[in-house]
Parts: sequence; structure tokens; C-alpha cells
Amino acid sequence: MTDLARDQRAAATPAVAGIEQRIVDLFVDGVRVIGLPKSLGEIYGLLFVSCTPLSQDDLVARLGISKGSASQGLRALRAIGAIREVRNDGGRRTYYEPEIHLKRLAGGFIREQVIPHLDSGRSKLDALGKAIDQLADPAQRRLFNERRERLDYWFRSTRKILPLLQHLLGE
Amino acid sequence: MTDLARDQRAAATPAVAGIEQRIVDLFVDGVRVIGLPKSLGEIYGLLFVSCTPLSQDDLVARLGISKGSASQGLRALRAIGAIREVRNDGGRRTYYEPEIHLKRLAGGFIREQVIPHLDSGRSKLDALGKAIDQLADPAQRRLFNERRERLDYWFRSTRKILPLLQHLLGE
DNA sequence: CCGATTGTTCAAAAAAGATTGAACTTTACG
DNA sequence: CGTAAAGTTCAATCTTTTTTGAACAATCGG
Repeated sequence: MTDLARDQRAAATPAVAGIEQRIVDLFVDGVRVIGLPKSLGEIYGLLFVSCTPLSQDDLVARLGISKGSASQGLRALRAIGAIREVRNDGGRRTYYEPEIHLKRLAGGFIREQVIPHLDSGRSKLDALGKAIDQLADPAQRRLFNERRERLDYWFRSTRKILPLLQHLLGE
Repeated sequence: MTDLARDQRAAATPAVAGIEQRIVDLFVDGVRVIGLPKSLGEIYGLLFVSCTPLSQDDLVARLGISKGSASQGLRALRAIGAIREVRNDGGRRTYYEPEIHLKRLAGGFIREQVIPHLDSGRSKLDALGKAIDQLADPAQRRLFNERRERLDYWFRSTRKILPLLQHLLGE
């Protein structure tokens, strides 16, 4: 349970804090669905509701998470392009703001999380093809090759759809 | 680690057992990516490689999983339409075979796993809209409404794309 | 370059999630 | 019906993933 509600620094009314909390919770649910840890949802969610960019310390203070969590969470979000650094002229700490274009969010996720898995599966399948060809029994070979071909078709279809999918998410 | 390899009943050569194992492992990886437990991958994978329908007992014996796991796994796979019962005239036990059409597999997953989450998020967002309208400060209301509208757009886009996505996965 | 502030790392602890297995229910056949 | 095989349930256990926090490293203004 996050506790934006107990956040002192924002000096927000209880109603405002409650609404922020509920938006953050929507993101927590959202990231769970795509298999990312809760803290990523909290961090992205708070950046999303916030009017101004936030620093790592802001996140630690307002979400009540540890420095370690914040550091790792920000790195992961940066890696999939879900947030970006805001270059601040003055002070020495880094501030972050969220990427809010659905298309780009999806693109980053697909590029960093989906495609690597797909490609690794695909190459395991290719290796498997070689092992199947070594098999002595021709009937057995035929049966396994049927399966392999179907899997290969699955990989190809999925791979082909990804760019299309991203495109459909509009600008 | 599954151990099809140690399966005695199949009387398969080591090479054949190895290939079956590797195909099952591909499915184990696959279900992890979409956030389902390993045992679902094992069960679906074994049904996929198998030439003939298998019973719950076959799965317990060949995968070395418990009766409980097999029962729950089969139920979950049935719920998303990834497998179906094969009505057998004779004996009293139920046999299963896999759904192998990518389009239907995806359809079941979308219908049972994705849409419920999306719709629940959508209705939470609607409730949030009401809470935002209660806010005293008009500036605060405007800021939160911007966020709410963007989220609403995300939900609508995603929802609209799902049927299209399934369609693209061909017959 | 000093020292304070900011940020990272990673082993250990906590939390979340999956699996087991024994008790229970259901089914189908004689 | 009675009974044995088949299937389900769920609290306890095991496994995996996530979070923490203290030690370490990098950075910057003066």
C-alpha cells in the first residue's frame, strides 16, 4: 500500500491526495498486467499526475519507497523510454518527466521487452530444427517438423504484427 | 525444471525425449512472457507436442507435477479456450487436446485476461471523474481532468485495437 | 581537490505467487 | 445404492520476485 495520503510536503487537501493516490493505483494495476513490478507503476504514475518534473528524492519522499527502489525503477523506466530526464540549468539533481504518447510508450515496451523474448524463442526454435533433422526415425521427424513449422508460423505472425500494432496506437 | 526426460512410460529414445522437453520449455518461456504460471506452459506444451489427446493422469505422470497443479492448470487453460475436452465414448476419464489456431488462442486470452482488466480500469477511471468534479478548486479540477482525459483516451484506443489485433493474427 | 549531495549496487529480508498433497466431492459402472 | 476411479479444493509449503538499506561511487560547487 502506497501512502501518498500521508505525504506532508505537498500540503495538499485530503481530497486531492486521494485522487492522486487513485491515479497512481491505476498505473500500479496497469504495470502488473504487463508483468512489471508495482514500483514502476507507482513511479510512472506519480510523474504522470505531477504538474512538474520530479527528482529521485521527490519520489522517495512522496511514495515512501527506498532509494534503491527509486534508482532501479527510474533506470527501468528510462530503458523502455517511458520517462525522460529534464535538463535543469541550475541545480545538480536530475528531474524526470513521463512520456505521455501511447504510441511511443508501447513502442519502447515492444522494443525492449517483447522483441528480445520473441527473437530468443525464434532462435531456440531454429536450433531445435537442427536436432530434429538428426533424428533416425523418419515418421518421428515428420511429426516434430509439423510442430516446429506451426511454431515458426506463430513467431513470424507475431513479429510481423508488432510494428502494425504500434502504428495503430495513433499519434 | 521439468523432467520429461525421466519419463518411463513413453519408452522414447533420449533424442526424442530431449526434443519434447525443448518444445515444452519454449512454451514455459512463452507463458511467462504473458504472465501465466509455468505449469500452464508445461501442460499446454505437452499437449501441443503429443500426437494424441492426454488425460490429467498422463500429465501428472509425464510432467511430474501434482494432481492439484494439473487440475488447476487444466481449468485455467480451459477458461481461456487454449485446450478443449475430447469426448471419449468408452472410459470415464476426460482427455484434452490443444487449440492450435493462433487467432483463437489470442482471442481467448484477450477475452478472459485482457478485457476484464481494461474494463475494470475504465470504470475506476469513471468513478474518479466524479470525485474530481467534487473538487472545490477549479484550477485543480482542470489539471486532474487533463490527466483523466488522457487516460480515457488510452483505454479507448487499446480497447478499439484488440479485435483488430485478433483479426490480424489470420485464420 | 574537499566535502556535501546525489546516485548506484547488491546481499539480505520481505512479499508475492505457485505448487503440493491430503481430505473431500463427484461420477459412472455393476 | 456401493464403491472405486477421477477430479477438485485449499491451507501449508516452497519458489521466485521485489524491496530494502547500508556501503560504495560519482558529481559538482566552491
